[in-house]
Amino acid sequence: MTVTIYDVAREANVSMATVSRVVNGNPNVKPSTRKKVLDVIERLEYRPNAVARGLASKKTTTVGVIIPDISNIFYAELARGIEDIATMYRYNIILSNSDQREEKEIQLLDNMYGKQVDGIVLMSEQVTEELLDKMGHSPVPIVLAGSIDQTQEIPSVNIDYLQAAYEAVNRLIDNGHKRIAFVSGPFTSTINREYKFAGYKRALEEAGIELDDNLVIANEDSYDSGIEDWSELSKLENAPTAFFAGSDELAIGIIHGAQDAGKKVPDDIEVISFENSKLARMVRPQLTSVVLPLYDIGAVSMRLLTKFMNKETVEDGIVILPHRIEERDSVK
Amino acid sequence: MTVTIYDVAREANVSMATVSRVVNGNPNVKPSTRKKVLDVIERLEYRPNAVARGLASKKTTTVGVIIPDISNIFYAELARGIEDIATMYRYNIILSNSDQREEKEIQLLDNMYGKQVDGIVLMSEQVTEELLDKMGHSPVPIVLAGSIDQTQEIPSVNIDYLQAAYEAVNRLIDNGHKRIAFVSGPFTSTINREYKFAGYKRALEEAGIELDDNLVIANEDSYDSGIEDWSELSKLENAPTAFFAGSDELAIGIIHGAQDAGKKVPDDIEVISFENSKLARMVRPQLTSVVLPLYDIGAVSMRLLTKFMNKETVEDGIVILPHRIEERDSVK
DNA sequence: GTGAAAGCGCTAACAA
DNA sequence: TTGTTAGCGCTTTCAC
Repeated sequence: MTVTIYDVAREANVSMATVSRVVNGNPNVKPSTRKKVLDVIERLEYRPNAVARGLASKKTTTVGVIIPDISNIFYAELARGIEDIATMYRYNIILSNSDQREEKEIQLLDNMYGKQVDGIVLMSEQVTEELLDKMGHSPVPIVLAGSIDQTQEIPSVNIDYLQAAYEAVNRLIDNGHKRIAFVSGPFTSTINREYKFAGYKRALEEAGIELDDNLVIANEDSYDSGIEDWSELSKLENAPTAFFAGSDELAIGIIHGAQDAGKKVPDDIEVISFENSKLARMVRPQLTSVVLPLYDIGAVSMRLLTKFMNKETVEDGIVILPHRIEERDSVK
Repeated sequence: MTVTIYDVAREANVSMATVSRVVNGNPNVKPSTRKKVLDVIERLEYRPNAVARGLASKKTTTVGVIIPDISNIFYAELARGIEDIATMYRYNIILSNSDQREEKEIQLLDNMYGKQVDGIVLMSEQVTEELLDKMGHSPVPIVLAGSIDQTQEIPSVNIDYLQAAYEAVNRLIDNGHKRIAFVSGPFTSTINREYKFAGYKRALEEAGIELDDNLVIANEDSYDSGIEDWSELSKLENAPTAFFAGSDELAIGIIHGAQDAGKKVPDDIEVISFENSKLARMVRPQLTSVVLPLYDIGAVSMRLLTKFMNKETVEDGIVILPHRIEERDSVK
């Protein structure tokens, strides 16, 4: 039924080894026999069996990608960066959703080890002890994309979230605000809790503004949550005049909440976001936002992984990409 | 180094065959030996090699997913549905982006055949002759998700786009509009050209409204395009008073274009969308929209594929899911 | 209920 | 430059 390397060898009057050589581009083949083999391959429509190849060579040219949720625009963008570079280096991607559950992450790692992937790109908002341990025993290289392992044991690609948050909040402080809220996604996320929040605190501290716990809300990371958070915050006796939002959805929720209550942005309140997805331009006013280069983070992660898979020596496995603030209209 | 089935067999004093049986849940194993084997498996941390298994059994428990662009929220939602059901049936997904290029789609099909996937879910806005031909010669079952093959040769999962468009436009006609624009994504997409447009035409025709070519624009499917399209349409001497948008981004672009020009929605113009992504609630006014159940389309596609992979007999390979219109505030 | 043995389709020494 | 020959780790008859 299916044509194998053996069929090609027979038809071309050469050995399997020779066919294997031409298929794999090995230069040690006389041009005339190469041509002969190539002709037979075309005639028979021979297509190498990657599974057999994987078993024999112990390399599958596929990498595993563990992602919290591919339907989340944030992660989808990361995934695209990963896939593009994977394709460039001739790898396929096995993609699985973890829903951010440690148990699922670990099970997926095992599953991927079983599938003999050559490497893994993992995204997780919370790299737990147990997950770290599992990764430490991985038979293949792993790179974290847009995810923080505070022990720095696992290679990773990120931006300097703390510094970026610091700059964002300063942008607000520079406009004279004293009552600045931090509306964040859940603090179970290491990045939210240990970096963005820390940047927020540092900025306030340096400006001599006392931290007010009432002004920080770490709820869900969603549009609805942004609306709720605004509602809650606006009821404060000493309500905030500026908002540092942890994501675009949160920022838009805040803006719509405020607008629905008759407030003007940025005249009455100012909002700075942290993400800069395509959503940032799809609101009025458009969002001033920290640019999180998700595609690049994904792409660089995959590139880094190819180096590890090639056993190249990597100078620094912890890479920090540059960030910047895109000025639009939600901040004066 | 790695522990194989042979190691387990030796340690447990049984044959490879027996280990294989317990690993695969074959009932023909005495409970006591099953336990003995299971213990050794645990002690040695044995993990079956899926590649070897695939070679021997000719089944890889992985399915290929060919998608135009995973970073597109539309397709990401579809992909999530696919992946969830795949996981439920113990399949892994190999995900590749085609960027909607026929050449890439065909190359990806070949690549996936080579990887010995057990089945394929394909998404494509335009199922060409050549692609159809390639799929016709597929060694494994293929299902189209949210994609139309007009020859109906390939199983597929969709909604009744024509009817849905028809209903959407009637929603506008019922409000008294005579000048109704159709702002669409590219007409290279079969669904846009042959179904949504046809539904639009039918509704107008039945209402005795003459089709005005100036009122249909099939540009890019993006927010910016929506803004541009509004701008162009609003300059007409006899400008439209209502808009049927092919997607949420387009609808939001139209609304923002109009609002930036001082128009009120839905007082001055009304807009109905076709998608109902999470974006639909993230504008003011929120979008009235045809509900395109993307997640379900993905899920049902994968479920259908599992049936084919199991060689179950399927009554009807062309499945049409129900749709409805979600009423919100962009239409009175 | 269990084992022996023959592949699955290919790569990679090693020889020639 | 080319061929021979072991495997890679597992499933699957077929016997017993």
